[in-house]
Amino acid sequence: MVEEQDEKILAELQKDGRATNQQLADTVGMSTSACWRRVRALEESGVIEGYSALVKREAAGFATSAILHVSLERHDTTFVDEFVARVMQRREVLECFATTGDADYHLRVVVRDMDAYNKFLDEFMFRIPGIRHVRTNVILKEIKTGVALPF
Amino acid sequence: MVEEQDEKILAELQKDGRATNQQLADTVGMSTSACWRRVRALEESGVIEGYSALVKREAAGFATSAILHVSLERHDTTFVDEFVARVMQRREVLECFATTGDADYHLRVVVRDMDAYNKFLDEFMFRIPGIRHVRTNVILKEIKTGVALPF
DNA sequence: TCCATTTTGGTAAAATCTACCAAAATTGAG
DNA sequence: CTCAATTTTGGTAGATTTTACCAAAATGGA
Repeated sequence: MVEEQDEKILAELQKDGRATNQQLADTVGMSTSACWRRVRALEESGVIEGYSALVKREAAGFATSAILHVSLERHDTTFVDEFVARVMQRREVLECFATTGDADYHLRVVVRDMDAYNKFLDEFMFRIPGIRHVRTNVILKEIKTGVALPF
Repeated sequence: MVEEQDEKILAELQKDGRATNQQLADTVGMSTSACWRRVRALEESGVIEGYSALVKREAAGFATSAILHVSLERHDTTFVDEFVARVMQRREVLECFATTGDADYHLRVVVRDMDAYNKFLDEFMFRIPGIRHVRTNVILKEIKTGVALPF
């Protein structure tokens, strides 16, 4: 489905999401029209889900972030669906993964300051029904925050 | 430093990193030239670190991912710097955070399959000097993988 | 208030995007 | 292998967008 030439395109568009079609065509060794059509196909088929500006967190005023380990009391669809639905619409929750291991879920949360984080816990997280346990791991340092798949 | 109008621009460029300057100017209510200059300033000052295409992981052939909890034996700069340097150049490691809590670091790793993950552990992770403990939490489901700061 | 500085909106040339075309490459059946 | 059907390619041109410049408006410090 995704061929080698597509991977080159994807790799390049991950590195520079605003590369012009001509730059792209050059770096992957295609004509502009062929390249443009493949990009379009990747977008329409949903392989490319979108494009985003990557904004420097501290510069934008988000000083605090944490990784939360969350466990649920029970794993009925009712509880799980409710949890997922709530997490999806909270924009402070950048990431959420269901994982093996001690916790059911790993969440990454980004907020402006500790006050906002405390509020997030009290007014959102602790009010989700069926939460058994929440452990906060404050992020001391962001070593790496990548989005590019390792083609 | 980052004003309200800049936040609007950043929010929009996070949602659509390829929005044309005209679209942007419309949605934030500015003239195209003023808008364009602000975007340029945000890029040059480093508030916008770049742009990236967001690629659907499974469609691109990366079936397996995990969150690793890593602890070091000692926390001398020598060991820490070595760990950080190695992690930085491994493209399978999409994210790495130094955190409070039981583990020193949280890593998110993305690979094509379990074989590749096993190889990643054996040939990379377990060979980093000064590693005390590595716990793998396999990602069963990606509930949410966002990059947009919650302006 | 007044002057200096910054930010703004408008404009036009250069660059880019995007939809078309015919030609080339690929595929599959006989 | 051959040939026709289908897909993919490169080239082109009009429409759109980017980008550098200008004078006017807004800002803010003394």
